[in-house]
Amino acid sequence: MVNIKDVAIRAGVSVTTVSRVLNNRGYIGKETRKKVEKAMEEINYSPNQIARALQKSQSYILGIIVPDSNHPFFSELIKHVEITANEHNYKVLICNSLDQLEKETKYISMLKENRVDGLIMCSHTLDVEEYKKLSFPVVTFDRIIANHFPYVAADNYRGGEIATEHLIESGCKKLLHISGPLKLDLLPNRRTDAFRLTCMKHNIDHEVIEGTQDNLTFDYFSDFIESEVSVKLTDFDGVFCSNDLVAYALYLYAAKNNIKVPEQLKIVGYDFHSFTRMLQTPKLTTIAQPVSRIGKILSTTVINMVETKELDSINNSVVDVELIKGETT
Amino acid sequence: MVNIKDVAIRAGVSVTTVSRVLNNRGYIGKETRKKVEKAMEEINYSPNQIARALQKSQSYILGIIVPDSNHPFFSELIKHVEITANEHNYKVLICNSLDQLEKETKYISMLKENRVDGLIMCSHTLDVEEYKKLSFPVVTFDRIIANHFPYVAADNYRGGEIATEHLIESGCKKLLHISGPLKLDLLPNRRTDAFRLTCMKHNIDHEVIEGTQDNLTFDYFSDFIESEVSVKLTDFDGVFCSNDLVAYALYLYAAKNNIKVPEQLKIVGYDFHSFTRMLQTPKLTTIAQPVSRIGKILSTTVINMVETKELDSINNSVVDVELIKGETT
DNA sequence: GTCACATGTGGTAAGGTTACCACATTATTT
DNA sequence: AAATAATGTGGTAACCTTACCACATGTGAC
Repeated sequence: MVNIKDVAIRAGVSVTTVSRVLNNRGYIGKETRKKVEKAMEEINYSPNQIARALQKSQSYILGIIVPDSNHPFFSELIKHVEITANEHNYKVLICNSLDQLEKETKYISMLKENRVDGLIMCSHTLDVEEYKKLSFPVVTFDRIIANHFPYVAADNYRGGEIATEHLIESGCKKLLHISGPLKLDLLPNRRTDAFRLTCMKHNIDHEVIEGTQDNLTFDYFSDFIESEVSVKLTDFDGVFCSNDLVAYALYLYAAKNNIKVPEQLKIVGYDFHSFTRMLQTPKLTTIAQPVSRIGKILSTTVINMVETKELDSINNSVVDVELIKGETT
Repeated sequence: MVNIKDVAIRAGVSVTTVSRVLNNRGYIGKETRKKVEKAMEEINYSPNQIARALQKSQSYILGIIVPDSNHPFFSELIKHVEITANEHNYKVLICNSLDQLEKETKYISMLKENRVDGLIMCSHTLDVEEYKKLSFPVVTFDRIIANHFPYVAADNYRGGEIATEHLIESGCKKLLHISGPLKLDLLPNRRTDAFRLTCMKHNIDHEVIEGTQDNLTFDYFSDFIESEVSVKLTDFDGVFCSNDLVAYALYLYAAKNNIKVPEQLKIVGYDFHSFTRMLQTPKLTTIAQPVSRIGKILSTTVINMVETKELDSINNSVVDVELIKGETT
């Protein structure tokens, strides 16, 4: 592979001069610049970013850890993170933690060894302490790790509130909420808080079933509905689901068992990701998280921290959610 | 950031010795090893892969360029590529070309500058010549670039054949095929070849509508059906679509316009990616491309080329497709 | 004519790691 | 006892780039 020295020799100048042409820094004679550019062209020179990264202690690489890059929400998030990063000349390394603590740990040390400039954390199995040692900025999605780790999230409380109020306004009397796992203190738990409080405020009977584990696949949710939810279902006339896949699985279960939606049972989902947007039967009533905005903000936040060299920041972002009225309420 | 020298000083040995411990190479005394490991632990040392990459001229990074990482097919492909790469200690940089030639070009030079070890090419707007200059192995999905660039593909001809035969066996007399763009010589065009030949073999009237541009979003396909396909639709009783999103859009159009599927119109899709697998109404009849196998093979093929230092290879892989009988035929 | 400053160019250390050679000590073979 | 091999450790160039200092020439001001 040709290097800057080869260019220098060919152009009859020093490596310093070539470097100056490359980086457009300092004074360069017009003729010299031309000679150098011609030489670069002729020998098909391509600057070595690895050497640059070593020299500058900056890789222009971001890591993103997600539970499952094929999940429609994360898939879309990743796309927008990547596009925004690319606009700022950053690259993105994707990591699938598959919700395994061990994998998450391994990925983090891999990213550390590769001296990524920053990390976007969307998988939350690890203990908080693990992040504190990191020497690069970390931005999380939907989780508060500590005061100085900024997070980006859609307004989870408001989402839960809107969803619950919508069910109540639609005439539901006994509400069920199928939540995500509540062990860790994740921001989506606010949806559950909002569900409880809103029900109490309106004096509505309610219950919460906790999703034991976030496997995040449709098949898993389908089984979950069958095994954990179905027995209780007859008691309720409205269900607020933690995500659209659960809502869809629930809808299908209802359809199969002759429970009429929305007449007998109203269903509200959460996410409105690409799967839900494409899905036409039924059009789910759901809470839209503006995933493209979230992705964009995740990228710009972490890049901003990289460029200002601030490891800490309290620049949290909470974006608005929106009720999408479909046919299931 | 601490480096190998700091470890050496702390452990009271030379950097060479530390390097030997790190890489488990050569002779090391038992006591020395312990001292070094203890020192590494104490100062929280993390080897700098950037320096290693520079030294060894190997980055252990693969690039993957796709049209749209949020498309359900590519999203799933990427996941499996990443998981397999990770098993072999490689990392994956994702690039969304958005089917823009300019972006594809820019990504390629970015990957070149970052000295990726190999490239998995799933976006095909560029001219063949562009790839030939690259100094790292390239593996493509669904495209023959040149003899020495290996490709991985599902058996497109067979897929087209199965789909068409299935429609004929189901009693269709006039068949339509909505293809992808046929300009470039891509392997999916074999589906169209198969469609034509199979129809001719069975003496079946048929027609092909070429998808002008691969925007790959559901909304685009929906509009496309409305504007390009709808007028002709009454002439046909069976449609073979180039992908499931088109098939789904077509199904919805038919449903909306009181064309009964499958009684009046039979529809076969292509891909059986995660969207289609989750979709329950309708269960599409489609051709399954084993995307997890494809992803795995893409990764292992390119990694194998990296490790054997062979830039050329004729190790093409064609994997079997399968008819998934749904409710649309 | 001298000084200050702008312009243009070059040499080299440093960034963190490993490959390679060199050397010292101990163990084994003949 | 001498020769050879195995074991253990250290010094340093190289990978490619940029930052930094040094130097040379030209220009305008006083």
